[in-house]
Amino acid sequence: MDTNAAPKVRFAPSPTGYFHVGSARTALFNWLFARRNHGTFILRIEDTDEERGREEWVSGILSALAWLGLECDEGPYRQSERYALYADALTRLWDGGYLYACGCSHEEVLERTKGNQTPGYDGHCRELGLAREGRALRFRTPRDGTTVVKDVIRGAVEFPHRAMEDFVVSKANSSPLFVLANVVDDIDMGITHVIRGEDLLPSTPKGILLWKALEGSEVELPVFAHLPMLVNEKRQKLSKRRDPVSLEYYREQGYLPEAFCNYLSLLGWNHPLGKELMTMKEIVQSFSLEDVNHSPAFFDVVKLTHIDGEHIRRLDSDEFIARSSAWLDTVTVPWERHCFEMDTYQRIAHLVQERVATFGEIIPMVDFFFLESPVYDKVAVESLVGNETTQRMLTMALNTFSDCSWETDTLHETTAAMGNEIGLKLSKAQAPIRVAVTGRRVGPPLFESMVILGREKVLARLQAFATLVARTTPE
RNA sequence: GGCCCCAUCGUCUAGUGGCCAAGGACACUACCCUCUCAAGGUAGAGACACGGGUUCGAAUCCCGUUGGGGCUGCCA
Repeated sequence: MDTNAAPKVRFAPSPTGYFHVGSARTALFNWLFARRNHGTFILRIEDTDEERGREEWVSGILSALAWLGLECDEGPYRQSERYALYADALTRLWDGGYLYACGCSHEEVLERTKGNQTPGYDGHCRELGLAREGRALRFRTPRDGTTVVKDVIRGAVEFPHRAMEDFVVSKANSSPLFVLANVVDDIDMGITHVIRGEDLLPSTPKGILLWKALEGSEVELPVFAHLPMLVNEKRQKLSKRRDPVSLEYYREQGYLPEAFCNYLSLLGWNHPLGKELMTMKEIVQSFSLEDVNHSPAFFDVVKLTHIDGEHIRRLDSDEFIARSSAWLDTVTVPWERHCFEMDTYQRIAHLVQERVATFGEIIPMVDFFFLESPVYDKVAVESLVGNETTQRMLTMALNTFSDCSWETDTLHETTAAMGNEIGLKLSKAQAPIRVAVTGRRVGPPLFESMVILGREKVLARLQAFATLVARTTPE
């Protein structure tokens, strides 16, 4: 193939479970490479295993890629619809003498190879000349020699054939297996760069053997790039079963897709100048496979969250309002939907935007605007009961706020004055008022919030809270 | 067990033989700012797995050891 031609890459997931962050990373790197080099990004669903694939997983892949913003140029192709291609390849391989039929059961193979130095199939049927029909087909791996995988990230990796078994390329029911379908499609689609997880590195020499058997030993192979694994805190490959890795989870938590991609791009790759906070455009412009590093990376939610916060703060105000309110509309919120007031949200949004790291953090920060009475934080309330100054502050606030001018500065000054009167700094003086009005010790700036909430509601909440605290205050 | 990959602060990483008494980011600690919380500012603690080579000189090259991981399916 012409290496000067526009590259073609594919993301080839198998629909066997929820879309997870490792897949997202692989998809992203393929997409970045394609965009950077003005190539083609193909989506290919590898669903040759009828027993495991499920339709909902396929739509999960599609919606995950859509959310991430990784639009594909071709596809989705589905291997389950391309069996004719694999059947043809199988026949060519059979006719060329590259395959043989195997009549051994899995149990038989295990039994025979139990004590061997090199487990895996022992070639028992290799010279038996069994008929093809109704049997699994194995590739006749050369006994001698070595297959070299030239990998942009890892250099030349050698696999001695003596350590490779005669692998199965098609099942007894004649359906193709991963290595076969994968290579046949890569050939058919003109894939120039194979970018995938490092867990596929050991199967690559098998693919190369097939590639050469199908296309001739002089064929120009695609460029391989095996990305370092994403691992959990125990440094194990991320697993759908034991790790919280569903992409949907992060979507529901209110992470920004562009922030998620930004973080993912930093796992195994880095900007030549060390820049960390980047737009998709910046990442595309500076991405290079040669800059991908070798070692596994831990998926760190803490740093992801920080990056997300940075992206949120960089959103312009209108976009923050539009996107966050749309998100709030899709998740469970503590207030009744009809109580959400867009104009109130618009007024408070800028104060929230600079305080949250994810959209999910917005909810406890604004809920008191849309609830009849605030959700009182138990610890916050307990810290105030039995405290004489709490009562005094509330009483003074009730009096003062009932007829002072209803502006941020005024509320600020009068609260400070009240505190001053009983020897409290503003930080202490505002505490009971904050809890009374918002239910919490932390939140957006209090006086702005009070102005937006309105005098009437504030006074009602102060009154209610004074009663609550009085009732629970020991005499 | 066999084959393969990997090895710099807790984490993500910069570093491709001298510019490194190892730089940045997240997290952490202290202080500043401050109506709470964030954000921001300043300071701080924190790493080249080990052992041999090669070299005038090694985090950087080679070998070994150790450690971790992946693969080893008629899954992908």
